[in-house]
Amino acid sequence: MPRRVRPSAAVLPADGRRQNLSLVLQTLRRLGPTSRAQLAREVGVTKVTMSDLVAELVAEGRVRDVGPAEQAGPGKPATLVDLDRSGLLTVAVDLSVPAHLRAAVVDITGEVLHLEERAAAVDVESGRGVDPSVVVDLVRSVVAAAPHALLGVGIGTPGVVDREGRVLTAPNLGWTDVALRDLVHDATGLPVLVTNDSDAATQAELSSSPTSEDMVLVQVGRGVGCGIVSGGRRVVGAHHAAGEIGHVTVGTDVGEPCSCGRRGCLETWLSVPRLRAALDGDAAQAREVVEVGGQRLAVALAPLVAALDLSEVVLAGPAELLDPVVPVVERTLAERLLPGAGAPPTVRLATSPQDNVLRGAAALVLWDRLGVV
Amino acid sequence: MPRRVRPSAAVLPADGRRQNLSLVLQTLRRLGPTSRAQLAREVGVTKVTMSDLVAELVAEGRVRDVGPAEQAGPGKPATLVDLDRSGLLTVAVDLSVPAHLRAAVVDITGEVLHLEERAAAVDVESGRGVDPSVVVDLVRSVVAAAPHALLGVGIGTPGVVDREGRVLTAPNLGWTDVALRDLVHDATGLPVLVTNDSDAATQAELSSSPTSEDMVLVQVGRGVGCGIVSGGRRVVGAHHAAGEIGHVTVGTDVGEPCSCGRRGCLETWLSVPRLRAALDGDAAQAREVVEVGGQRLAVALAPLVAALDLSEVVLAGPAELLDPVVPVVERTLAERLLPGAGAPPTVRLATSPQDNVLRGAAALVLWDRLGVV
DNA sequence: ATAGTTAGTTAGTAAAGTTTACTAACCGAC
DNA sequence: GTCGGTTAGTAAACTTTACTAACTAACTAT
Repeated sequence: MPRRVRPSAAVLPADGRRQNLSLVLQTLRRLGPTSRAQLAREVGVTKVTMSDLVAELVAEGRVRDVGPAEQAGPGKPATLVDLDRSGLLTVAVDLSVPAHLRAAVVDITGEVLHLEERAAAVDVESGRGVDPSVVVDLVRSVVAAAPHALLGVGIGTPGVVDREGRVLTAPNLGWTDVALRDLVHDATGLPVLVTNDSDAATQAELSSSPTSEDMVLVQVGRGVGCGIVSGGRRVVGAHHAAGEIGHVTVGTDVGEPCSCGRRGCLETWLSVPRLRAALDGDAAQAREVVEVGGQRLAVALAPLVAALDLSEVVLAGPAELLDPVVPVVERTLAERLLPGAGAPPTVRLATSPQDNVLRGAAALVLWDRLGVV
Repeated sequence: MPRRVRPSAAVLPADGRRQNLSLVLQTLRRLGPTSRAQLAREVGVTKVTMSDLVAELVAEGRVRDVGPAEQAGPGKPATLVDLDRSGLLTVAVDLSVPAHLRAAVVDITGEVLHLEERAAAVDVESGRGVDPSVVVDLVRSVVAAAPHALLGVGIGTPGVVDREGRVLTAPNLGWTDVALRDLVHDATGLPVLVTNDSDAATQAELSSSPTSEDMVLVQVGRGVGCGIVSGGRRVVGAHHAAGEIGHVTVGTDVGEPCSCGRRGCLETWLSVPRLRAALDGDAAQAREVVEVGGQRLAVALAPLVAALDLSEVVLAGPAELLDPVVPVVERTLAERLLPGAGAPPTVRLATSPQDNVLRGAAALVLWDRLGVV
């Protein structure tokens, strides 16, 4: 089953070693404190090699001995090793809400150790966007507050981000072509990874429930975006613009006009402002808005779910607004998909929308630097 | 950028070696006859290592010395090596049309060396499907005709195929839960790979134009199926049922009844029988059918193209029928997608629908056995 | 002729993992 | 209490893989 098309680089023994070290960290993350012998069985190397790998990770301060296990059977009791949280810190940044730019020190379990916030505003009349130096200052301040050495900085930002960490367009921040990665790297000296905020949220969901190898996470806010995981990998797309479904026309009737100048875009059917306004009105009208919004979302998702054979649809956003949407999406999807082809997808809310962009940004750094998910 | 979620196996030095051998074969396929020194530069290993890798491939009969190059500069003239076509033969099988079950010996360039065909029929009344032994006999006959040892057998079949090469459901063949891989393996002793025929066609397209790293190939026949390539990888889906878009409801109006019992499925708007029937009628009606079919296809594809940020949409099937559909799909997609987000996808016919299932099935074997695309 | 350049081989080394054989530490049964 | 069986972890020797260094071969340009 083809995994790669473009010829890639040769695999040297040292590359294999790095991969195996990553595998140990991943396995520890999955199992918690574990003995060397158990790790060897899980990863598929001999006990000897595992002792060597663990020794290297201990020397790097990424893993530490946590003492003997209370043995439960015959044989010598194991001495457990575990991830050394203090050696695996990252700084994560969430720029998705300009009025609440946030940055935090996050450990490998996703726990937020230190959080700071800055307010910024986009002046629509003058066309002046958020000053990137506000972000740089915020990051610098949080980096200074970290109790130990950092692995790197992960940033989730609205807009389209290219491979070099430049934010090409981010209307919410008033940014065009901002070389965010280089700016933050120059200020901190740390490795920096910049991603779209929906993608970061998707990564967070993926990290917290790694069984979802084929899913779509729909982020509902002022607009609608999504992140897709297929075969356990985040989809990035030909122009790094995957997930931009807010302005796809939905339905074969004529819809309401959209800010983009066309009609019937997904965002005109479903968005947080629209849901919130409806809930302030009378109950019947609110139900109608939820019904129509959920239906249209499902109409857009159905071809995606069928074509990619997705098993899960996850909605992320304000839980109190999206909760009633879930059953509508579930029902409409079932109506529009062939019952035979695979199980129908489960539809649910994101496990913890709290800080999901922050946690996803941190997870990306862990992946990039350690191969850990 | 996450590439894997599930912990996978450790990478032993021998695994790296295998990968590097594959890389040599891929590079030779890309460049044609090449010197060891040049290969070393392309792959990224030293000349010494490359000489060793090539020697191993020569010993296996996969690569051969083709003599000195006519030198074009200073220095010792190179001795070129190339793929040994006679050592890289596969048997490919196309079961997509029961009346023309086909199998062929295919070399690494995709050239068909020996082709055989059998007719089979599905008796709808009695419910009896195609006897699998017809397929087994066909394969056995073609295997016997191969001039050299074979790498394996690749089979493209309609229906949903699981990881173990069982055809779970294939209405066209009247099959339910046929262990095709094991049947053919037991008859030939060769490694056997079974895939959905749309996926095989997609693989063929991918092999012949490997620049398409993010595309969808829509196969239009009696029904509609598709194969998706995202980030250079074929999408398989949670239940190995990716690409089954024929019975997705398209549009928010009510459509015509479908054989599946519901209304408005994509297949009711677009299919070869429908196009063919329309072309036999008067011109205005034919235009209408092409227009509506293309529009509905684009309506279904738009969310897919936006969400995955696809750069290419490829239509496969009878060229004379699909040619007029291309501009309709292109126009409708452009209308339904935000102009800003990435370039609009190009829409085109498959490069060579001729034998594309056969060539794709062969490519799958090459990939599986050699890591060559 | 001679210097420079490129292809390919031989010899020896470093890294990564394996097998084999060991010690340490525990359980359970007689 | 001691012996057999079992599991954890380590030590030493060996295999595989790819590397560097140094060479020969064969050609071009001056």
